[in-house]
Amino acid sequence: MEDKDRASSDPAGDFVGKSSWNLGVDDSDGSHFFTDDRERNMFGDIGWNLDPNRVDEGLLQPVQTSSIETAPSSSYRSNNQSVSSSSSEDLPEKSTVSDEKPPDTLKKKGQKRVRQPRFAFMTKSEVDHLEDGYRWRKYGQKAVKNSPFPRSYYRCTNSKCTVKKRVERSHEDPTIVITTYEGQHCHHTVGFPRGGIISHESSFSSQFAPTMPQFYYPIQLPRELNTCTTTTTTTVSQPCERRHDYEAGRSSSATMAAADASLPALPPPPTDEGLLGDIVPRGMRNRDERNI
DNA sequence: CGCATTTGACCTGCGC
DNA sequence: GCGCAGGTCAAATGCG
Repeated sequence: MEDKDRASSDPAGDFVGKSSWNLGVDDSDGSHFFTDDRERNMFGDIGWNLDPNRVDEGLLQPVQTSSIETAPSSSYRSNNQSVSSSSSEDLPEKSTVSDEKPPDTLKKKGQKRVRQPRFAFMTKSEVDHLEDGYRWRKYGQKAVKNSPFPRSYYRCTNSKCTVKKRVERSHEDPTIVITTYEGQHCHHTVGFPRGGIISHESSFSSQFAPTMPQFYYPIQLPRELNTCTTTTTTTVSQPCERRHDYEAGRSSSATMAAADASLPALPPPPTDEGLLGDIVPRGMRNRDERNI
């Protein structure tokens, strides 16, 4: 649809293989990358706590926007991972048949579909569906042009929650999973039957951000990196939800760690920091923690 | 039995 | 207007 990816060029592909890291936004839907503080603050507005300083340090690196503005579909660009999002509030709505549909999906015929902000994450994982603290129901799968890997569509199982996510693999690096979230959760994460509960109201997780089980970020940012395996990453493992796909998700953590076997073992995260501690670098959390 | 997944069909938007 | 591709629906199926 709208994002048709405008692209036909599979965003996943563009995501990987570029020369710089980024915290990007899927411009294909009318959004953009974070190129200045204002834009970075957008993440803060939705619960992310991205400190520009940290960006400068290389944790997250903005992408040059010039090409993005003209190449929407390639807005997903980064070598290994990127956090991208798109705000596409002005996009059309689809016609609908059900009044229970979320506002961003289908509406009455003739009405335009309004797209919600989208945020994409690149993760290195062998499983497509990564555990993120929420429960998802798969509602579709589609083959994507220019990619041998299908794209899966998930919806939050919470009936009142309109959040959706797309999961696809990068065709350039099959080990990379691109997860695109659309919308904001109107509830907190579900508990993890096998390992605790993620429900605290940190700004990170309570607003939109998934708790991103396997989100990994570069500690050092070699600009020339073209593959994930050369990147220093922090892998995060966490308990899974109850279904088999989550089981797979759990195993992927180990896989991911294995992929980075050359890296020094990471110390176990402090238990009192919960999942957030696993996922968000301290530098990124600080501001948020202070504000809590 | 309830819930999640699969999968083909359908709908919509966009480019030509 | 037509075709293509992405996105969604919904019936069928599977699993715990």
